[in-house]
Amino acid sequence: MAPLAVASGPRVQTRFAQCPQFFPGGNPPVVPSSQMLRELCFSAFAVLHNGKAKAPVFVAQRLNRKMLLQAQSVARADKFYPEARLPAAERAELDDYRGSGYSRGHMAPAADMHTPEAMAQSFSLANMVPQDQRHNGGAWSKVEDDTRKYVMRAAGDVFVFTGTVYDGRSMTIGAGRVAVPSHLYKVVYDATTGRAWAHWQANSPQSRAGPPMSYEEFEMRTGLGFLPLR
DNA sequence: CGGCGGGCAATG
DNA sequence: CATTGCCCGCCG
Repeated sequence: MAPLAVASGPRVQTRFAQCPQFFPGGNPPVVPSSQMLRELCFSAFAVLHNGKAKAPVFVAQRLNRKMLLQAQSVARADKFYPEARLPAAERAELDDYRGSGYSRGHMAPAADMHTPEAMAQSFSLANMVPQDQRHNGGAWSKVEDDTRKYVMRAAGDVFVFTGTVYDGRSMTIGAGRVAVPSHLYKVVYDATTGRAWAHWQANSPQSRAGPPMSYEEFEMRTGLGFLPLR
């Protein structure tokens, strides 16, 4: 079943004044309001972080063919680290994931990173969620790969938003109680053609690759406004 | 089948 | 702490 819709209720306009380049037209999204939201800019992506979940709400990227060609020569870093810019009470620690049975799942994938600095930063736990291991290496990996393949054939910039959905059962891992999302999504927006779609998968070993949903349906389900109204 | 991309854990 | 080897799923 579809998670609880959160399209109604108070909203907040995000800013991302230090890294507008990750958003279409330089305009970051309107999101459902929440406690402990913090904006983090990295060299190749931006994170809206939820300090209660200790995980991202979404991670935004701007990609193109040139960047992904460059990324092919950047070695995977594999050095996970807690995000020091976040207050200790709001951030995940390595020990929260260790032995949890869940993998540290990238939102902005390591394989997208086009510089060594971006690669290293992608291993911040601010870019991670507790993810089912089979989902991460299976159906979700295919979503990431399909998105890279699309970008490689696109004429120009493609904006990608990857994030979390919680169904209210509030599963957590570790002493820090890092929230386990029930679903993950990835919105893809081709700024050249104006087309947009969304992948939507349960964070579970049974997830299988399927056709993406329309961006309109994604907005209705989540209340997240990533794209300019059309 | 090998290679790649998503990870993990044991070893010094 | 870094290095190394390993597992899994998917694709060509």
